[in-house]
Amino acid sequence: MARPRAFDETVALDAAIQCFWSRGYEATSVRDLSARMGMTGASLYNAFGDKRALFGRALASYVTSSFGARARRFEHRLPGRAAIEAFFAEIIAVSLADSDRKGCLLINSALEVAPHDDEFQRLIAGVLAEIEAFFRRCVTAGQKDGSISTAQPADDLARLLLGVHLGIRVLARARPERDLLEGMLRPALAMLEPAGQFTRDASHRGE
Amino acid sequence: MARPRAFDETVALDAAIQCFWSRGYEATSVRDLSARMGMTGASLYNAFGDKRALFGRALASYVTSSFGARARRFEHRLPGRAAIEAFFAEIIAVSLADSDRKGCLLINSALEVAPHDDEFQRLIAGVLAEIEAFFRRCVTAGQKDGSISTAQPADDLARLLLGVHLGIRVLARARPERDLLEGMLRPALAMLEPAGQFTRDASHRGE
DNA sequence: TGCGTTTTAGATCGATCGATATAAAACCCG
DNA sequence: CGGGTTTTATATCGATCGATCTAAAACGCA
Repeated sequence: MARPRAFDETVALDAAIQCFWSRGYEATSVRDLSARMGMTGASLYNAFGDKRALFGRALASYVTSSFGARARRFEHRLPGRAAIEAFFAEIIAVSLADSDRKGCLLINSALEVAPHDDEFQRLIAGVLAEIEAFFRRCVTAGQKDGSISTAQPADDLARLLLGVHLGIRVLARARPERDLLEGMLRPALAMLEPAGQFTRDASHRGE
Repeated sequence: MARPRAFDETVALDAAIQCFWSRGYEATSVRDLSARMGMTGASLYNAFGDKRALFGRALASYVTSSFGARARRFEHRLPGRAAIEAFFAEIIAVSLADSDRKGCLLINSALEVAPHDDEFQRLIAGVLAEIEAFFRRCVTAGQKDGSISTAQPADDLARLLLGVHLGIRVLARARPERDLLEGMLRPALAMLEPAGQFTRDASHRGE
């Protein structure tokens, strides 16, 4: 009984992600959303509640399919050190390929939404803590298999990696330059090096 | 000749900074601005042009009085290594004292405004380059006086510090926790350490 | 003390905002 | 092949958006 929905919820949610991702929460209007999602405003409100609730669904879906998928793809499939390097290689590649400078929806939201909305603040803080925990598990694994230095506690190295991650994501939106992003990452990776004093040939850096 | 202005332009600009800083560019209305600046909308448009132009003035003023003042205060007054440490100590202190999580207007704007406005993108990219250059000068000075390791090129260390700076500013808006921010900075400072393998007592870290 | 000029104040412009009311359309079930 | 139910489509709600218009007010200068 009842009329069936004329839209695929997953497809519609992906369209909503694109809207919020490229324009931000405030700058995205319900009309933008309904146009891109291929449904009228009434259907949108009926299916997702209000704009804020839809944003919540979109953000959760984004986190699962971006960070979640990335973490699942690398962790346990690669030793800790290699998982970290693969993670960052992908972040830099994605950031440089992001021609319209959308950045990362999670991190954009950490600045635009979190400070004015306690519920989203908690949600976003939780995801950032998950990213930190991902790095920590990788570092701990690497320290155990000898591929990562133990001179710094895993907690701090994980936080440094989180910071560099955020830094890359932010800087890429204003200065999407490969040298810059890689130069930011390079010392952080060098810090993971287990051998005494950074065993790094400084020969292959761009000017 | 002509009626004199009833407002102090500097005071009005500071009020505009407060608006854009706490609510962001889009979410700040011209009515918010005119109320906080103590002048009518007509006076605002007469004196500053439109909302976007006012934002430009506010951002420029903010950069001068925050990063500019901080750099001037520490550089040349402290040896390179100490300038870096003082800079970050202040960034963390400011971030933790920021009870309404406004963060840094420049970095907020790098995410909200820069990607959608080429002119501001160039302006903001330029300021971020200035911050990077500040770190580079400090690192170079520290490498020269022996207080900073030369195992990593100054360019890369400067970029790492820029990344950690951005990371602290972003993370503080969602998770303003001292342990977290200091834990993010600690390995970066350890990396500056000149002596062989990180000469660091791991005794004084939080739980 | 008028004149010219600029800034004030207040009203208001059309456009758009998020959200909703109304009712026609599309389905399952009996 | 009509009920019952949900989703559609359209129109529109009051509020607010950035921006502007019209005058009155406040000055320096003649």
